[in-house]
Amino acid sequence: MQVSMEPTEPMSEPSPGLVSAAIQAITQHIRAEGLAPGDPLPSEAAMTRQLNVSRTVVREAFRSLSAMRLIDMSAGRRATVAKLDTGAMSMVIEHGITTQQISVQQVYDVRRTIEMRTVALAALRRTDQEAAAIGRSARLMRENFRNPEAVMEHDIAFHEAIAAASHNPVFSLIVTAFSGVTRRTWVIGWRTRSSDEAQLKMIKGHEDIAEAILKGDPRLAAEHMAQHFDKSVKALLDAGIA
Amino acid sequence: MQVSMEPTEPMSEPSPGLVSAAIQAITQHIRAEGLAPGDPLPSEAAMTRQLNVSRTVVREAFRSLSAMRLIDMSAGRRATVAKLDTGAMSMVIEHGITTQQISVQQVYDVRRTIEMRTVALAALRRTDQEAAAIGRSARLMRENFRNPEAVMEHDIAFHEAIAAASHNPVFSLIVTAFSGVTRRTWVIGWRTRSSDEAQLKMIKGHEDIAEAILKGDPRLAAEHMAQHFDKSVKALLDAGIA
DNA sequence: TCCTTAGAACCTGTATTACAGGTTGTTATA
DNA sequence: TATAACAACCTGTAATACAGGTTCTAAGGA
Repeated sequence: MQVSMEPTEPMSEPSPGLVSAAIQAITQHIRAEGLAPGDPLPSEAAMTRQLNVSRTVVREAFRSLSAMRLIDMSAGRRATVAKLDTGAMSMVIEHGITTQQISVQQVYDVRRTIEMRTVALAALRRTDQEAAAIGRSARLMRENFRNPEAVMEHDIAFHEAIAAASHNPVFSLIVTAFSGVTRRTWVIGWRTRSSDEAQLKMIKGHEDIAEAILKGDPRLAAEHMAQHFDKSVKALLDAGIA
Repeated sequence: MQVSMEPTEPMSEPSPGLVSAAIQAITQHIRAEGLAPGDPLPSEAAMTRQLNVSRTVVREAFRSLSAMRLIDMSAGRRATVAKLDTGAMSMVIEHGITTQQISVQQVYDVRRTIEMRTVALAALRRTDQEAAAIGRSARLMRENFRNPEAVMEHDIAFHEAIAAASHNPVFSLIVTAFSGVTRRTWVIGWRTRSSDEAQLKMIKGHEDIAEAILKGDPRLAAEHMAQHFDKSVKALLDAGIA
């Protein structure tokens, strides 16, 4: 099957390597066929024949796309086009953090920038259901106030819910991608708020945001969000996080 | 070598599949060893022994990380930890666009939000060298004014240079990730500016931004950037881009 | 002694074969 | 007609083989 030592396609070696070429062929197929999430892709065997490479190469290509969550794979079934997912972005951000190419503070600056916008959009566009979900997360933060782990998860859900209410999936994608970083640093900020009073004040900040969204006041919502982030960054800096 | 049908590690099968486990083991290794960009990773053979799986599995794991640009691979050499790269993010965004899960307009809204910040930061933090690079891109747009392709590339370089001058690599990462989308839609916006006058006006907008950055005026810079995006979005809408 | 060079050792890239197990559609039987 | 068994196809993982690139070392020559 690997007779051809002469390139059957003399043009356009896209990047060194058959696997890269296969990845490109697959994404190209999705584009050309106009596939939507859930639609099935060709089988590995079919791709093997079409590209005239070994199954190994095709598998590594499929697996790579699966790792980026561009496609879904499962045993016995064809691979399918995946719904938008934050998996790859999260990994890139985490990689940047763990290799110290980006700092936590830089992430918070980006979050502040983006979430000042998502909160304003949410105030303008949120459905009643979305406003309720945002309020519920804030309420659950207060109710679980003695359980930091729970507060954190509701905090993260709060911000993701706001991003969802912005009705722009790109914002959701980015905000959700940062959640992993938040999980690793959140506790630090919580601990610097040593008194019950300081911690409840932080929760109150979330309730203010939720209320502004409910009222549909984008300017007020953005203001509260900005204050929230300023305090969070200050807490991280106080704890010595660069 | 594959004797174990009983799980040697009874706990924490992270997700169904040996490959996912291998990916996690590699990223875990990077974290645990505190590896920096350029540092070498274990060879495939070493990983094969350590995880007690076949080389196939290890290879697919390495390849997946390579596809996300978290590691660099090349024949004969060990894989190394990669510098922060926009590859994976670009692919996610492009996937969202081609499968119509996100719209071009939504991307522009995100870009506007982010770049109003990067331009303000650039005005505050830019080095003289960075200010010069930004100005140069604007100038090259005007000089190549009859060659749309060239204008586009300098336009993209302009925005990436501003992001770089913000001195926050996360902003750079995101802005650069959007460049692919820009390349696919830029011409549409250019065409709606049918007259020379309208096209030169758009270039003038870039020069205004560059000047504000040079002067170190973040408010003015952000204002010009906002106007630029408002006009660009209007141009896309006039052309019927949802 | 120092530089050059040939080669060994190790590494990745790709192909091939094999088999286990999941999924799906079809057919035969109750 | 409904159900159950089966065949065909698919992916998951393993093992092996070989080609070609990289690196280090040691032998040989200046």
